[in-house]
Amino acid sequence: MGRRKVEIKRIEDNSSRQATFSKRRSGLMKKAKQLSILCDVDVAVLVFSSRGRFFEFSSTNSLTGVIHRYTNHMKAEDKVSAEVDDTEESKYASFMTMEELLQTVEKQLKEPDVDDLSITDLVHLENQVETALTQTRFRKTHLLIESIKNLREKEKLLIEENKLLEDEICTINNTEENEMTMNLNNIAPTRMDCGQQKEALNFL
Amino acid sequence: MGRRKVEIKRIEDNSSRQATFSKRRSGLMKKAKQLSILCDVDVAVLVFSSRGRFFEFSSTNSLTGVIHRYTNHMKAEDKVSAEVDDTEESKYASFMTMEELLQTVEKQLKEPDVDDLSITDLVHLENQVETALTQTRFRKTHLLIESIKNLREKEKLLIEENKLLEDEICTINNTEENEMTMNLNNIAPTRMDCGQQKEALNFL
DNA sequence: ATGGCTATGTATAAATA
DNA sequence: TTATTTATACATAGCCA
Repeated sequence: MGRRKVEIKRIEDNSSRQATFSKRRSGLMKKAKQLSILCDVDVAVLVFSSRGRFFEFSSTNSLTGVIHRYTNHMKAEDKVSAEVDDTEESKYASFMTMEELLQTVEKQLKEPDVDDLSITDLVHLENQVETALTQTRFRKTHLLIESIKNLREKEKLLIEENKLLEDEICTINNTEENEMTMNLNNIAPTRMDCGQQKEALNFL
Repeated sequence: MGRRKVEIKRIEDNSSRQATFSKRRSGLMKKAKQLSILCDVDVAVLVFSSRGRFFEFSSTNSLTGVIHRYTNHMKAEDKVSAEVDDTEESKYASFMTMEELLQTVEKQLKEPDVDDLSITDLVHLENQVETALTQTRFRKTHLLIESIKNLREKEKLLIEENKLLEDEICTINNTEENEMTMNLNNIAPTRMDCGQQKEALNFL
């Protein structure tokens, strides 16, 4: 598209590669923008130069939004293949996909005719397994954090309960001392007084 | 670029919009591929049609890889602005190894003479990063589980403490009833008896 | 690195099959 | 729908500031 035709292969001359990069990059972005406007679709273009510089076009405001749509799209596609036998009502339903995945992996590893496994298939399988792994990790962390929340709640209730009981004992002791001048100290010889008790619970 | 000039705005006629979409989309993909080959850079193009169909081009095998690079790029940029006041000696010390790894990764990506990165080097780097990730996950899980253990321990202590306090109250009440035939029921009118109290704590 | 400047190769709008 | 054709608009290679 210029003074002469260029073969599509890596431009070895450093500066003209850089010049071409600059021009064609902006051309690509322009085309992407036109496509998104003319056809009313969302388009994103990501370019990473060899020196780590990054260029982007996105028809929506945030590229992360586009990327979320991408990941959701992939998830949805994965689900389609798992939807066939997904009639179980139990809490393990979400792990059926993983079960299937593991079976697939095992089968592929044990299959004698390994040659008919295309690289594309394996990349796809890898992505599926990775997604399942991520979901499992997420679930694990969620359960652990929920457990901690529950325990903290219990702790709070127990501490309140404890305080009430202590107060009650104090009340009883005071009432006894004030209303009937009797020596009842040996009834509960192992108990500390209320102040000491509070201090002893501070480490919790 | 055709029989006549087109204004860049949404094509209202449905079928010609569809036709244009098909043609320009493939054109965009072609340009992206040419750019990636001619200039030796990574390019990704994502297109979402209005009816939810999805089209992509990626110069690398996996688009997810490109997206990971994107998110890492963003993260790295975020860190640069946050690195200013990061003179703390504290709890972040254990992440230095990981920090170093990330720097290595970034440096390798930004290095102008990319050609001297052998596949072996990259495999090694991948393994290092993966190890760091595994260690981080392990540490996270460990801390969460330790936290749960501590909370369980506290819970146990609190329950014992509670039981002791209840027993004491029972003892006081019994002693009062047995040793001095006085009616002291109205001293602690809100308390349940010991059996009921135990039941009330069962849900913990 | 950009920003013109042509000459020329490509992409593509419209029509047609 | 999708493919082919053809005329035209656009993008851009090589060159110069």
